[in-house]
Amino acid sequence: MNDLEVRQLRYFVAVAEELHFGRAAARLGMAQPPLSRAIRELERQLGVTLFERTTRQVRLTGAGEVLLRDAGTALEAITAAAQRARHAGSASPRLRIALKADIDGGLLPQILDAYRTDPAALPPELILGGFGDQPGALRDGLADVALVLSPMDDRGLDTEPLITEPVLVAMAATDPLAARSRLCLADLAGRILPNGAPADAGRVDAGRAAPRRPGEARPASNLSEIFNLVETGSVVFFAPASVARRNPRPGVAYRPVGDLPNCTLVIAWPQDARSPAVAALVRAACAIAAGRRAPAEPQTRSTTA
Amino acid sequence: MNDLEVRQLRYFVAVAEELHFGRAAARLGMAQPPLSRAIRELERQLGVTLFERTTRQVRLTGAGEVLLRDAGTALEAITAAAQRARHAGSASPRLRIALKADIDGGLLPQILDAYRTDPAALPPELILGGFGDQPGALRDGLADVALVLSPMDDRGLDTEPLITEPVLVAMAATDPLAARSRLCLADLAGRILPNGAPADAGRVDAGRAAPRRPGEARPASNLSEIFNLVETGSVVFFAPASVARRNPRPGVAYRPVGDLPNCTLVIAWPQDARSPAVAALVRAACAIAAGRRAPAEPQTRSTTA
DNA sequence: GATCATTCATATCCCCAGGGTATCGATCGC
DNA sequence: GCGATCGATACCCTGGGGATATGAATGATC
Repeated sequence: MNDLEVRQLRYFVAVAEELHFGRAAARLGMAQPPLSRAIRELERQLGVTLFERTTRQVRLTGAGEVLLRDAGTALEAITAAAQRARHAGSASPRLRIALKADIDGGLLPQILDAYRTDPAALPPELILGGFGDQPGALRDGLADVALVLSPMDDRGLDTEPLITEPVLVAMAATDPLAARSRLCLADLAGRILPNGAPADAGRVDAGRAAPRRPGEARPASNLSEIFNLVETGSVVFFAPASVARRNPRPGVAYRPVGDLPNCTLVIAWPQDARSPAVAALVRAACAIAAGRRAPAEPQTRSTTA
Repeated sequence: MNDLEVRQLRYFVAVAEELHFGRAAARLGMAQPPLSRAIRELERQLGVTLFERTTRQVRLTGAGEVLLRDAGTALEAITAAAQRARHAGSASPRLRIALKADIDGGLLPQILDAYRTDPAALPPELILGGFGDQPGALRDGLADVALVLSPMDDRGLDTEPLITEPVLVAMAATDPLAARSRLCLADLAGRILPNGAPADAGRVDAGRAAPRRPGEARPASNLSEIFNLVETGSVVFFAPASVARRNPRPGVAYRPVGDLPNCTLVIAWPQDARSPAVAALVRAACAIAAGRRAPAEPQTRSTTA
């Protein structure tokens, strides 16, 4: 009946991910016996067995899988509470905007200009994370609002679409496929993306990033690195049309991919955000994007956040 | 840097709500000094002052207000994780459907019939909560899916609309206003709702329920009680048209209210639900509702959850 | 199939975090 | 100015969470 403790959830997540008490204990910086005891106590409190264990192997039960999913979001909520409180108490609160460099479709300067005219605006602070996990940063309270490409993992977030564009594939100009003017996903079988995933998987990687195994090469984390790899033919790369337009490079060819869905640049924020500064930025972004979509008749309808 | 503990958050919430260390300590079943110390330690960990305290009064700082909001959702996430794991591990998992009695517009039997034909269906279990907080039950893991009237507090939930209907006001047949065939909200000034709120506030109570002060009368918790009160002229009551249709009573008059927005019956579930049984019920509900909206051409398009 | 290595569980000890009691000190009402 | 109220400080003490040592069971190897 007594409720769970954060410590118990962290222990559980470690064991559930490692499926090995010894390794999980090492990862937690503690000895194995207290970890075993803690998991047993957790199971007793819940009245549920979370792991099927023999002396040789550990497996998650159904209840364990459920808890693993929910424990993650609960831990995110806790760290987010701490981060947001820290930030709110700091002397100079800012509006922390997370985005990958160069995916803003060139809208960011105008959005910021419009945003700064809003009386509710706080000074903006850009958090540029290369292959960083912007939705995760929102959920963990490290950022207040983000510009990301949809589809993405939007659990706990509210979003507003800004602009939709086709996705092009960037490949070496010398690539045999570059001779063709139009491709489909199957043509890319065998090519790999900068993050090591196969290129023909249909962008299923849009959700949670797979955990990187230690020893693997660090994936390229910015466009310069990526274009270097692309030019050498090592990888191919999916880029929204605006990114392609803003990065013409002699050694790189962009080609449309027939059966790849369009991607949408969205502005996202935590669902329970009540900050007027976030609302101001969302308003500004929607207004600018609407103007971009229909430049003849600039729209001014404000979108409530 | 060490992360927060559930205990600290509970302590903080208690003090933040009571704004009084002594009362908060009593509510937590502990003495006041360790509570003071725990809050100080929390502030030290966050590097932020959460309360402005003099010896005579305690006030929340801005950071404290932020934390109060986020702490609530974090605690909900923790208890939800525990509840869902408990339920998933129980011998006979069921699909727990939360709703207020009689607000289903008469759709529930058909929905359940359709649902039961789905191979992914688990045995349904109805959780009927009178004035209960269905969205809260979803967030706390006490139910898997709910039928509720929108607008409501949908943080962390996904919803799908089922049917939209006008809202009528139920009043005593002897009420002078019952002589008129059409009313507007302002006409109801001075009347009160079964939960004690003023009737002309425009249903702003749709969000989080206000905490009930001890000593106040318990609000009526089911339709029978409510209609009794309505018949005596003690209260008025807002009812969707389908509820009115299914509850004709001699002593009660239903009248349309001009400036009251329609209400929508929605099916809601936790945003990160992955249960096939939830998806099956959502599909069934959407199909039945679509058929109800256009009975001439029964729709079978399945709605993915 | 006997032996060994691996891995989770049990037994036992120990320390400190978190809670209790007593008291102080500051502020407000009268 | 005096007492009452309420948060802060000082100090003690207990129990839970952690470590170490060891047991027990299973799978691999020859």
